[in-house]
Amino acid sequence: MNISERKKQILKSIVENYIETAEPVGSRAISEGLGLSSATIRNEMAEMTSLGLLEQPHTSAGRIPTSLGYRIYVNELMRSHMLTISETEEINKSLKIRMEQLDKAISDAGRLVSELTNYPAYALAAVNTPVTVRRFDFIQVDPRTLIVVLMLSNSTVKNRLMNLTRPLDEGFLLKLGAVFNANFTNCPESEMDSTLISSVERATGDIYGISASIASFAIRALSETENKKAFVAGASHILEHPEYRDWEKAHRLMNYLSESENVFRLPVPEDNSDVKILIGSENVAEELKDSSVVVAKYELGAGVEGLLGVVGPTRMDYAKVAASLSYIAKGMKALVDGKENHLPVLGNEKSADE
Amino acid sequence: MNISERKKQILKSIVENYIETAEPVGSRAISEGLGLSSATIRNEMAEMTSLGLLEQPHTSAGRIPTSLGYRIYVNELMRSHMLTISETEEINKSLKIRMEQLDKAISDAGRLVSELTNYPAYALAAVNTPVTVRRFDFIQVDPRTLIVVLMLSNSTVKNRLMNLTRPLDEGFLLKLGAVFNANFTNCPESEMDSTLISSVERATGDIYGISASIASFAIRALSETENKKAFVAGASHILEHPEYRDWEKAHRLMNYLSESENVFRLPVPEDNSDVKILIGSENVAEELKDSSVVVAKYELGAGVEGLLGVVGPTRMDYAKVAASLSYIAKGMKALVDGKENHLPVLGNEKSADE
DNA sequence: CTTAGCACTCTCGACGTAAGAGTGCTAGCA
DNA sequence: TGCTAGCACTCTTACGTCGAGAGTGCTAAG
Repeated sequence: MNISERKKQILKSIVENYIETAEPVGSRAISEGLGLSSATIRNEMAEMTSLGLLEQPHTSAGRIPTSLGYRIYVNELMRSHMLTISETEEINKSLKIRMEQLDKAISDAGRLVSELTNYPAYALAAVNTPVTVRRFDFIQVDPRTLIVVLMLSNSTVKNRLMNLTRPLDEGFLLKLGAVFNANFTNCPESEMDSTLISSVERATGDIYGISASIASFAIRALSETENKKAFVAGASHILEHPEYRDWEKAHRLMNYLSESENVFRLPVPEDNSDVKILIGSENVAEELKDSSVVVAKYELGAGVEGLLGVVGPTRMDYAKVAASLSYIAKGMKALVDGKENHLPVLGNEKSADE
Repeated sequence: MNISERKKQILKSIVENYIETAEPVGSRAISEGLGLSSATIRNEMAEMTSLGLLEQPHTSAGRIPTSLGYRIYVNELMRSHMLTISETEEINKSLKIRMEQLDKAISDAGRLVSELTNYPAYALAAVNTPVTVRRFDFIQVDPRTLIVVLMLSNSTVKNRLMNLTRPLDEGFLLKLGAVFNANFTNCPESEMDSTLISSVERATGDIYGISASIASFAIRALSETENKKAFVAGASHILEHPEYRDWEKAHRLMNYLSESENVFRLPVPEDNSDVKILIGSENVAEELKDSSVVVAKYELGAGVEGLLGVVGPTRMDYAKVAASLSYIAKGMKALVDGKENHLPVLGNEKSADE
């Protein structure tokens, strides 16, 4: 979109004023800041309205940005936000999560984002390489109790306690280990079918009826690991924003976010970009047409990558939200690399301002 | 509270009518149902208002029950609700959860309750016996990688992958196992202090610097297991109820529920009772003074017990909510006992009606 | 003790009005 | 030609009035 520099400055003032006050902004409100008379600004506003960058709730109200208006602001005018020292300190402190429990780490990251931005946040993780069992181990606790330990190809370990109906013979345990390690390791979930299982059952001469349980445990462990996980935090924050004071709007959005299938369908940043921003009508889901989504990608090594996002009104503090998300997403990566004391510091590298 | 049988019937009609319509109920509305003229009912209503069982939003409106009015309804008048066949089937189906992951089972139960009742639900679990490590095992994956497997006294198993800076000597692993099993088993978290750890470090002659990691892993595993867990599901349901159409009320309650410390402080049923109901002002927390809480206790064996509760407006369908909670709480117990096809069927055992 | 009747009170929605905000347009000025 | 002061116009919002409707409390009669 090619518009004059002056129009851009006016648009910028309108967007920032509107983000702050949540009220349609009139020509007078920004005339001083720009050193132009309100009449001049009115003329420009009228043109921008017909260009589709601004709209009026009604004839005698000020202007508010359209999705397109926000889009231009985000692409060309937004000055990248600088997190305060105390904010980065808070993030750094919170990020020192115990990473053993992947789920918890991810949901905590979501919570952190939500608290920081005061918008509902979501976090999701997916494993993008097929996972296999790398190794089976069996620990005999007592004659009728067995612990099955699986080491998976992504370096996670799963275990399960199993009870037997009759005392276990030691030789059987060795055979069980040999057969499972020979047949099931490096075998993706999809190939673990019933014929494989029954052939293993024969090979071990299983009189305890336990091979099938072990196999199904392995299958479940793999599918659990490969399954996507979604967490939503701070959904109630949307009630703080005037655009959701209407309970039906709030309810619709909260309902949408409480279904994890919907969360999985939220947008994904392009590979080359840091943060993706979808504004209002740019969203495909009907329920999000008057909300915006800001999302960042993070990696956790071991083939795990995921998204960290924020949902809020189109009148969102995009600069701050994008900065926070980007910082936290990078921080998660750094955490895994063990450099938790060297978190990146976001600067003005993306400034489009003078 | 000693009031005439007729007053009770009137109170019952008022409560049930109000639960259904959410509008103050006038004398005319219930006169036919009881075979009394509206004037008579008005007289009774006036007395019950001065007794504190009813109140009027304003002079010319109908009556609504006070907390005390609901209390009498719940204690003496409520007819225990019969779940429909399809409801019990839905519950039974949903309850066949994979119980391996305690957390998931509990949060799923909360979700189920919320879906069934259309109120926000919470689920929490606590281990009420001290947990210890019953057994340490070490699996060597490769010279520099080790899996530590802990079997805890409550029959859960925890594991952790550890990387070493130098290749592992086999004899060391055996010694490690011997020392840990001798010193740390049956030892509650509180006694695993630094002096014990350093004495173990000496005993193993640990040149890998790994004893401390194992010990701290064990400590964390115990504290994680003993820690209470809280889940809240379906918080957005409150927006469906007219008493929370005011966004500030809704926000206050949702905020309250999003803090897990608050959830832990919610009421606990007495030992002899099935379900505990706290109505409006009976709640201690300021944020719940105009809401009600219904809570049931469940047990999961292995010393795990927890609460399953519902939060909603005082105008709540107590009968149905109590029935659902009680059914599900019993169902969870039955599940663990392996009787998943013999879930209890709730009847009218608590009817106080004719 | 119950109930029909009635006057009274209070809420709620409709309506009209005035104030205020912001616009678009016109005309004058650099 | 571009900027701006001024003004008439439009639309929202708040406010007050008014009448309808709902429900009550009281009284008096059965």
